[in-house]
Amino acid sequence: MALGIDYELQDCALARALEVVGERWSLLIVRDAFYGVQRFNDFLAHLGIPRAVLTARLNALVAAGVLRKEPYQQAPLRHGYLLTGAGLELWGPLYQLSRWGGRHATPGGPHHLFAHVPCGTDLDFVGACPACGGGPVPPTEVAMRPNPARTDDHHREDPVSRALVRPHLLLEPIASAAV
Amino acid sequence: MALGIDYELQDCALARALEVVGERWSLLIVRDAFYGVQRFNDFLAHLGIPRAVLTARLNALVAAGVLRKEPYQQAPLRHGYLLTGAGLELWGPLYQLSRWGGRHATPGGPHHLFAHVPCGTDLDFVGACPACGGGPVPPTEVAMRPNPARTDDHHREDPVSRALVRPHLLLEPIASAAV
DNA sequence: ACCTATAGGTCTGGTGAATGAACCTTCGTC
DNA sequence: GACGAAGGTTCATTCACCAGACCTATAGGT
Repeated sequence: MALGIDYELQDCALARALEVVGERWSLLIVRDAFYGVQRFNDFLAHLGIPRAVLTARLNALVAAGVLRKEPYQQAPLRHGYLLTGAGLELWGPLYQLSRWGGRHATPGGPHHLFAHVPCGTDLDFVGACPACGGGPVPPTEVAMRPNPARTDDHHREDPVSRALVRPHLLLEPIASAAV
Repeated sequence: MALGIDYELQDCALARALEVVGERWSLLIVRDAFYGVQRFNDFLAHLGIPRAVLTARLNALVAAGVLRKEPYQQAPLRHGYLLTGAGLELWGPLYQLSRWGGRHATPGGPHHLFAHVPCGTDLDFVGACPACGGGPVPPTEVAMRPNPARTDDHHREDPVSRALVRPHLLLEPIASAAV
């Protein structure tokens, strides 16, 4: 976040986390990465973020160890941005914050629902599966789908948004990124 | 967060949540509220935030329904800022993000530890009590204390930081706010 | 050889927000 | 009546964000 001159005096892990993912757009980029977005132009189209800002945020997230660059073709060299182990561990906070936003800041409720893939049960508010018990399920076992109660939504028309209208496994590359 | 011209096109509860608590300082203010900070000058001293920004953030959080103003004296009228129901529900995302920061962004590990008051057990990484089982414990049942492994810390010298050095119930007003 | 498209950027000028410091107001106390 | 505390407001400066133009490398079509 670079709160002024860093945060060296804030004895708090939260401030440290916010330095990494607290800047404008950063957490939305991470969210898109969970949704399967990998390519520069796909982030660009889906978020509507200025190119220079996207460049800066992706580089910062790579430097912080949240994302890594993975080549998907040579000549010309192109790479996608994938979540690292540390990035994958952001699923919990990200999901909970999203649920909070759905309850308290989104008139009409959430736009997407999330289910546990092995059993098909919707996740509870901490990201655990009520049917399977135990703790929160990892993002690799989560599928997202549009909330049927929100069919009135004014959808974006970029390719990424269209790909996300269909039920979809988290972390599975979206259609426009498939070779 | 006011990402440019709002976020009307982001079909995402996360973006909505970030409009409320995603601006610089907002989540740190909410964190301090969980720590028991209530007064304008205490937030100011503990965070080192510019006064004008603190004014703007507190007003925005009140308008968003995360905080509410509660008079604590008349003549002259003075009020503290307390968490609302919606604000209290931010404990989950806030705790998890903090834990993530402690694991991945804080060299030396976290500065504070959090325990379940009735049984004294430290919370796990989702904020649940391993001893009592069940889901995450509410913040009213959580006590914070400094991490003994971080005695080398360069502590801040404001009254709030000094009050937080002692073990402390969440939401309990800090010493400087006591009448 | 030339034109066009795609992917992933960089560069630039304008604008709005964050910053630190000074100032203000109301009240109580000495 | 001077002083201090609490909770702000005002101001000039700096900085980050923004939209949009521009750049580079390659591939495909004609």
